[in-house]
Amino acid sequence: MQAYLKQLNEAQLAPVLQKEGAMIVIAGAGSGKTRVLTYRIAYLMSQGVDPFNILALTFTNKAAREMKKRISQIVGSSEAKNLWMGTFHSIFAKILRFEADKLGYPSNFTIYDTQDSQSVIRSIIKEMQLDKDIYKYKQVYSRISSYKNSLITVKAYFNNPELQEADAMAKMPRLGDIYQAYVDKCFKAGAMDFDDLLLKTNELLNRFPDVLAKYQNRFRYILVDEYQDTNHSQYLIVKALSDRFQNICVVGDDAQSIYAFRGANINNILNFQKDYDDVRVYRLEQNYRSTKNIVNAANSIIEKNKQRLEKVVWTANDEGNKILVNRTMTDGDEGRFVASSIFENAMSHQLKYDSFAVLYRTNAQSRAIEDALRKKDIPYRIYGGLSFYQRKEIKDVLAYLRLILNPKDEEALKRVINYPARGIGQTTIDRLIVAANHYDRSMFEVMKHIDKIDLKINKGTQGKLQNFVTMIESFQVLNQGYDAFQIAEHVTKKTGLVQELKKDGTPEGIARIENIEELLNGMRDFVEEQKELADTTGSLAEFLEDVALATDLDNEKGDDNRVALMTVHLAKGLEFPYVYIVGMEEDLFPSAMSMNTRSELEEERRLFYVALTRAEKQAYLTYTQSRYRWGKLIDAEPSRFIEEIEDQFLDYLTPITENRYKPLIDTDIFGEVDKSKLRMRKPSSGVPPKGPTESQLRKLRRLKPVSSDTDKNFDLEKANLSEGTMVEHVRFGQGKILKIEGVGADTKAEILFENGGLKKLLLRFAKLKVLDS
DNA sequence: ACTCTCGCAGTTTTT
DNA sequence: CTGCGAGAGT
Repeated sequence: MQAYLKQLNEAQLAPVLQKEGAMIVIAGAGSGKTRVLTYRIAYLMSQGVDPFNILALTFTNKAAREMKKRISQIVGSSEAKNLWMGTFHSIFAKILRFEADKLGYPSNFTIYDTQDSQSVIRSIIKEMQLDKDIYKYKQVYSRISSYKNSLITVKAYFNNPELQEADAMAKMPRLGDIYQAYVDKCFKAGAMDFDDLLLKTNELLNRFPDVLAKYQNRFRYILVDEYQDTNHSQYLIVKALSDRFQNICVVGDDAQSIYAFRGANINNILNFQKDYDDVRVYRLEQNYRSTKNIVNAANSIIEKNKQRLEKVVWTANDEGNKILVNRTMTDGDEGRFVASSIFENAMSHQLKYDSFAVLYRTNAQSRAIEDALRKKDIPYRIYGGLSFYQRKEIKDVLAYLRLILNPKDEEALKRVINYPARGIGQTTIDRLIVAANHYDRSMFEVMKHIDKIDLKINKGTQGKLQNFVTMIESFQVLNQGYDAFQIAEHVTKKTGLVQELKKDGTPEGIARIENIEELLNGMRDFVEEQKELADTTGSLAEFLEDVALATDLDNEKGDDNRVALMTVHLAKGLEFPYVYIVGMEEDLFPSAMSMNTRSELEEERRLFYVALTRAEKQAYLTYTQSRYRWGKLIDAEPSRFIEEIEDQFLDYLTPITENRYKPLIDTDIFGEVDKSKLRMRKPSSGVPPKGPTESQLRKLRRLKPVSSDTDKNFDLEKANLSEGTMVEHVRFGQGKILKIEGVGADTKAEILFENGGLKKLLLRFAKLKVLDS
């Protein structure tokens, strides 16, 4: 038996050794699923499977790269090199380039990122003279995106009255027309958006049986990581490709499905067993990552979700410390708390800064944390947010580079045709667009023949257009013989981009120049790297493909010793000894946008589960009472997720404050009700007040509450409460009733709790369990 | 025809 | 607070 197999436990070994057939591995957080995937591939190869016949689809390119590296160590790099391993998007982009002509696309098609796509939609809405307050381009984009991910083409859309009606109800009756125009524009520009990479792959496999057969034959063994995050489009691709040999292994954790908002369909994993004959189900339930406290706390959260596969995650690790909860006054204080806490932990435990991560729900939250870390001279690195490649100056350079490969790329053209300013104004551009539509040619082609068509563009401007065309064409010639770095260097000089920024002279301008230099350095490294590999050359085309599908995580530099700041989404699959989850507040985490339906809230809860299970040794939850949002100080209340964790796993660093989800009225030392605690949900959220949440109901049931709701009548006899009774409270723990006063709805009890001190509680709100002992 | 300034609207998460 | 789009000035 191969030595590496000894590193697996029994549960992990089983799916590795099953060579053929369909199987699903349900892998709890931290249970070593990457290891299973890696070793399974290595094992397949040791059994004589040609790596050329293996397709492994991962969630990030980084995951693919690391897995590949690990496999290289086991089977040797010359073998591992032939593996097809990468994200859905990058693998199928490669295949689409190869088969592009069948779909009428050039093989050098551009990949539009979200910004490009939204910009196209914005101009369509403008051209169609629709009200931009009703047709919000972001909304339109996300609708179109979700259609594409469900394989609803324009044609299918117009054949489906229900969809049209739904859009009409949303006051967007022209949505289908926008969809049509968008698809046309992308096609004419020789561009595919992210969703097209999957949609067009489906089209390719559906329309051309010989192509399908070819790839079915090639990919005899298919493995899919993070299967819970696949959307319908991806599901169909996997289904089609695996149909012939049915050697399919999917790995995932329904509890970590956090991408429904971009079309991920949790049913893919829930229903996998119905999709193939004879599916073997494996479960990885032992967590190797975290302490007992963290694992059990996470379990206590996720069990509040209804929709899930049965699975019990456990660990043999140490008990560990409790999760620490901290409250502050403002988000600035929160940042300072996190910074000092990291500093203290690093000092007292002799830890490097890369042992720490700060996780948040939204990118905007990073700022306060950054400020605090910087003040304390703690090194950090931000992942995600405005990624490097999305910065204006970088996008400008990339736009020139894109134009070289694909001059039809209208978004790129519009971006740089007059930047740096060369006297080509909006009016001219508008005329070009009209002409391009009229002759059914690209803008660039129209410009090329500007002297032969009468567009009422004056001679001077015509000359400027021709100069621009000549410049791009000269770059294209260059592209025949030089690598990506050399071309980019030439382009930044020749176009005057850098000069323009130098003229600017402001600190921002200088920072931008530095960014462009960083881009060039990056390109040089890229070219060097690619040249070492046999089948790549470091061409411009390769570089742009890499950039278009890169994730921020992919650019991580080696072993630098810094605190990691990122969104919870980005943290999936990673682990850190110390994890700070900040902004644990209602309307933030869970997000205000996600509280409308049960399934949205369940996704937020899974997201929290993901966040918590990143921690190996110690987790912190922090929240603040007020937070800056849109430049204004907004009141905040602690997240319901904090109280959903069973109390035995938590330690409070600050006294507990109550929120509206715990309908409990606190009194001050004089017995007065604190009015601020009675505050209703802010009307601005637009959501009507709700009854108790599901979690509260569960908690209520568990505690056999004396008063099941907040109705007006409180019956002291029925509740079996009297002075001297020992009771247990959800939050405060055990205590003794010292005094009861008032009648009916106003009945109050003064209770001395073991930890929580003396509290005066309104009994019709307080959930008390009578302890018989 | 280009450039600057003002006003407004927007914050969920990403390949 | 930021970034984008629209309007007026040169």
